Amino acid sequence: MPELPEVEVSRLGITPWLEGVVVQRVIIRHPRLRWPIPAEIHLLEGQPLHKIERRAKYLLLHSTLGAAILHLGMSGRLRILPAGTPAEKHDHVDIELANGKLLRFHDPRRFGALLWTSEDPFQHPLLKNMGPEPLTETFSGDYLWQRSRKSITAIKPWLMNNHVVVGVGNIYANEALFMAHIHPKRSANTLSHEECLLLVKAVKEVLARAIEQGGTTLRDFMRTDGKPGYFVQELQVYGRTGLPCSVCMHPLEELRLGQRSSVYCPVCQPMR
DNA sequence: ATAATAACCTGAGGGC
DNA sequence: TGCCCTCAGGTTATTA
Repeated sequence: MPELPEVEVSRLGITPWLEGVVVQRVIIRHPRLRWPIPAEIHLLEGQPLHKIERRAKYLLLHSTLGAAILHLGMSGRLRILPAGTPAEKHDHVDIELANGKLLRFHDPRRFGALLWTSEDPFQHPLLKNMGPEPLTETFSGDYLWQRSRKSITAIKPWLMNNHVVVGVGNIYANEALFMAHIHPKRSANTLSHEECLLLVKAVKEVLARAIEQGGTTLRDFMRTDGKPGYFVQELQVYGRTGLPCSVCMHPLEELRLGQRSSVYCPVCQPMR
C-alpha cells in the first residue's frame, strides 16, 4: 500500500503523539509478519521515544536502548487510538503509551515488518545499501544520468529499485513517467540528460504534492487519524487504463513490467 | 555482477 | 451462493 508519501504522512501523524512519550507496554498479537517480531522489541517498555524518523519506506522509532524499525509492507496501516480500544482482525501490534494513547499496527497481508536494532539503524542490513532519498539534492538529474548509463532495464522497474532511489513505488513511478513524457518501457540507458532532469523533477514534484494531500487512498491506506489521503484525485494515469489522457485525450494504455501494471499515454509518452 | 521471477499473505472483485 | 482466477500501494530470496 504505502509508498514514500503515505509513510511520511504516517510519520507526521504519529510523531506528535510519540515523541518524548514513554512506552508502557508492547502487545504482540501476531508475531509473524514478514519476519518474526524479535523479543527485544519489549526493550521499548518503560523507555521514552525520543525521535521518530523515516528512511525510505521505513519508520524508525528511536528509544533509549535502541530503535524499532517498522515497515508497512503492502497493506500496513498505523493509527493513534485511545488506550483500551478493542482490537479487531489484523490488528497485530499495539504500542501502549503513557499519554493514554496507543499506536496500533494493522496489516492484513503481513508483508510489513517490525524489527529491533541496538545499533545505528542506518547500518542495519536492510537500510545500509539503499539509494538516496528522492526529496534531497543528492537525487539530481546528473545522478540519475550517471547511474542509468549502463543499465538496459526498463526505466520504470529501474526507477522503483531502492538501490537507485528509495520510496518510488508503482503509483508514483507511473505518475512521474507521465509527467516527464517518458515511456515506461524505455531502456534506462536511452534516456537523454534532459530527460533525466525532467524525470527527477517529476519524481520530486509528485511525491511532495502527494505528501501535501495526505497521500493516496485506494483501499487500505488511511492517515493515522482515520482520514483518507486526497492525492487519488490528482492521479493522471494510475488506475485510469482506457480513460482519456488528461493532456491529449487519447485513451491510456496498460502493460505489465516486472509483474506490475504500468499505465501510460502512448501519445504523450512515445517510445522514442 | 546483473536482471528477471517467485515468493511471502489476505481480501476484493469478476466471470461462470 | 460459490468456486476459481487475477489483481493489489513492497521487497527479499532464488534462479538464470
